[in-house]
Amino acid sequence: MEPVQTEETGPARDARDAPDGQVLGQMIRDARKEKGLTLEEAAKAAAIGRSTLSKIENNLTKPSFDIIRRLMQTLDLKTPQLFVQSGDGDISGRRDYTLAGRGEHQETATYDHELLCTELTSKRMLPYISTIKARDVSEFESWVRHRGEEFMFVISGSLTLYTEHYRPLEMTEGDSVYYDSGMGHGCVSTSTEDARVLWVSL
Amino acid sequence: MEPVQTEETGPARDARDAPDGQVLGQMIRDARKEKGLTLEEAAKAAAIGRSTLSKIENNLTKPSFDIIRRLMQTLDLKTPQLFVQSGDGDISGRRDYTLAGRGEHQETATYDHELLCTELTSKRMLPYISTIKARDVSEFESWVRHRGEEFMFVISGSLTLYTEHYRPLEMTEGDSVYYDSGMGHGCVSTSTEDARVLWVSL
DNA sequence: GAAACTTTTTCCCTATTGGCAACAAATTTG
DNA sequence: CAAATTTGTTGCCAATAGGGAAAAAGTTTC
Repeated sequence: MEPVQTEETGPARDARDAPDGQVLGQMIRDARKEKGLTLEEAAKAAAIGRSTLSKIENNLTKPSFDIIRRLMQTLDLKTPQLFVQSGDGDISGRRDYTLAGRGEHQETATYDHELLCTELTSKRMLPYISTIKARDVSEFESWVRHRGEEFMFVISGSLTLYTEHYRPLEMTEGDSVYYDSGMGHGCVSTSTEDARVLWVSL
Repeated sequence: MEPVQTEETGPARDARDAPDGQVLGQMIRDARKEKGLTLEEAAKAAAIGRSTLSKIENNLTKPSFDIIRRLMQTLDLKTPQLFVQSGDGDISGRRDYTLAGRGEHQETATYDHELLCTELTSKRMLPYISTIKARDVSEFESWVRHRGEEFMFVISGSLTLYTEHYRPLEMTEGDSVYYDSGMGHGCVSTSTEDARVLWVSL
């Protein structure tokens, strides 16, 4: 029996996927309201004109990147959602799960990766469980390096995390680390069993 | 003895923090080059004018948000770095770790959250380990809901994940799920011990 | 329910964007 | 090394963003 990976998408949601960020205004307004600010206050904080903000919220203008950036700071807007284009196969209203051990395996010389929740292709974070086969740094040809951020949680065993610019970090079950994955990095098991970690990269 | 949470930042990196996105042009140009595209190709792909792109890359214009968004898609630009204001404490070249059980606790009626890697304030993903105290859906006043995406991994115990639009999902140790956290959601332990899960939200 | 005040929207006007096309620079080809 | 082709930059101009101020809409107060 095949495991059901993804269930049907939820029904009739707001469905305001809206063409080309026509929702942007709404989002900004929501964010402002949530912070309990008036147009004037928010505008002043972001150092823009009252009217400008009004027009943006009502989608009467296509704001400059500069303005948006200022607003993001002021309103603590999370960057990503602003860029969600029209129904771009986004994950809105969706869910995908993977049962233990049923992920998509992908093996390298030093790692054995099990990709999780692979049905949801448009997700932004990439979660996977890895078994660290490497036992010595020398097994790595070079640093693993890819623009972005990465979070790692040790599920079992113990290991040493090597990262560029830093001294090696010893980790065991339950420990976690967050780092700029643009820095070179690599793991080596130090327990008798190969260590297993959960990685989420972005 | 206090655990060292964050080590010193790596040395002398590029250090082009640059005031108010004067680097934006450079970043875009880099991204384009990296994809091996000419101005023409990139511009066409993003449906903007050749010249416009040129001017943007040379910082001769303050592009509109709309234009930037199109470029981001075309060039696979990662959102965050564009918004990094001058030295805003971004994570480039940084690392932060938390030992098992040493996270920052934050308790609610139904959960007991332990925030991880809290020294790195500007990170984009939010990782935390939660103990699910709730034993029945009725304990939730309403759906938990926050714009974004969320990944959950069951560390121990078993639970039922309730999500809006879907039928409840039974999960045990090692299972994982990824969902749009804009959908209402909530967990309830079903094992004798309170279930423990790792959440990463964005 | 009118007056006083707050909050938001609408005009108006100048500064600037963004696209087209001509130009310059760089690269390839014969 | 000139011609041909491609890639990047600059003028030009219509379209429009963004700020100030006035008008309108929404609240509160008496």
